[in-house]
Amino acid sequence: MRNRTIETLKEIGLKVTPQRQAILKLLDGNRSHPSADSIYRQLLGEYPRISFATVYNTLSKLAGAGKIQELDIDPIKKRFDPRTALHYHFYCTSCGRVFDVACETPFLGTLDPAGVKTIDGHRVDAIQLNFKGVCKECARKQRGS
Amino acid sequence: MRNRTIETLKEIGLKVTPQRQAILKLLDGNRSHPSADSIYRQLLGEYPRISFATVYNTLSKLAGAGKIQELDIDPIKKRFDPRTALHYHFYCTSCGRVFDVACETPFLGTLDPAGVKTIDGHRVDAIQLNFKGVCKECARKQRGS
DNA sequence: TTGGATGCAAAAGATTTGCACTCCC
DNA sequence: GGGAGTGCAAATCTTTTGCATCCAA
Repeated sequence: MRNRTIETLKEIGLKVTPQRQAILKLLDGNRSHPSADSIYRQLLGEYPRISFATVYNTLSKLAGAGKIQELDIDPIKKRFDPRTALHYHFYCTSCGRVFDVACETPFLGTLDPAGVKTIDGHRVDAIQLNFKGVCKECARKQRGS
Repeated sequence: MRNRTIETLKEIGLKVTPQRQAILKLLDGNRSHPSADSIYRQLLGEYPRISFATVYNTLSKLAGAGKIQELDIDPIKKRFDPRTALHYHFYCTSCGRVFDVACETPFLGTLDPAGVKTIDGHRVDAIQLNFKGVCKECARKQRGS
């Protein structure tokens, strides 16, 4: 495998363009759970003419193909996660950051997306377990102030 | 207790207005997980001059006081749920409806918001377990077409 | 009386769409 | 060459805000 981004795009039948490669490269290993806007702004440095539409369109297709995950956790915008393996998220209502939640946490063991096919007769395609609260850094700052 | 809506408003220190009572009355026992817009439109019949701002403001205060739950499950808008007891949700990506998920489902037993205080050192205020997919009715329609 | 609540309208954000031009296959 | 992809701008949709007026306490 020469270039993973090219492989990924070809796998899901998308044309390989510099913009799409840049989006995938930016997402690869990215643990910040960026929004489309944040991805767009980060790419502006390298691609001053890239458009919002391209970013949205690409993210949407990647998510549709299961190559990235679209998170419903931030109440004001979609967040994206390149990590597709089993894990969950914590959203800080103070700073807006999204953190991965360690899967070793006891009660998560019994919850496996791969094992749930239907629930109450409805076909399940995705499961999201979201925790919301105040992250430790924000909590420390608030105590200090 | 004469009127539950009045009690609820007084409990959280809000003035009792006809609009707020109407919002609470509409939510009481409502299992449709309505959006703010849908609540607003339903109230227009009874209160032709009610404003969006009033609906949003009231929903936000009720959610902040823990009297209703704000759901992050519909990717395009917030949904509200008057049911605050332990339960989870299924979102149909085809019709957009949100269904309650029966708590008896095996793997949910070990997951109790009341029992989780922190995770990875972050303070947890709320937990949402969301299932996404295609509901049985939409699945039937799609098979038939 | 008076501070909170309401209605209205405009603003702010996030996301989508239409379309002409571009360039990957 | 043809059709998918891109950039741009406008449109759409949801949510928030400012402010004058109103009304519950």
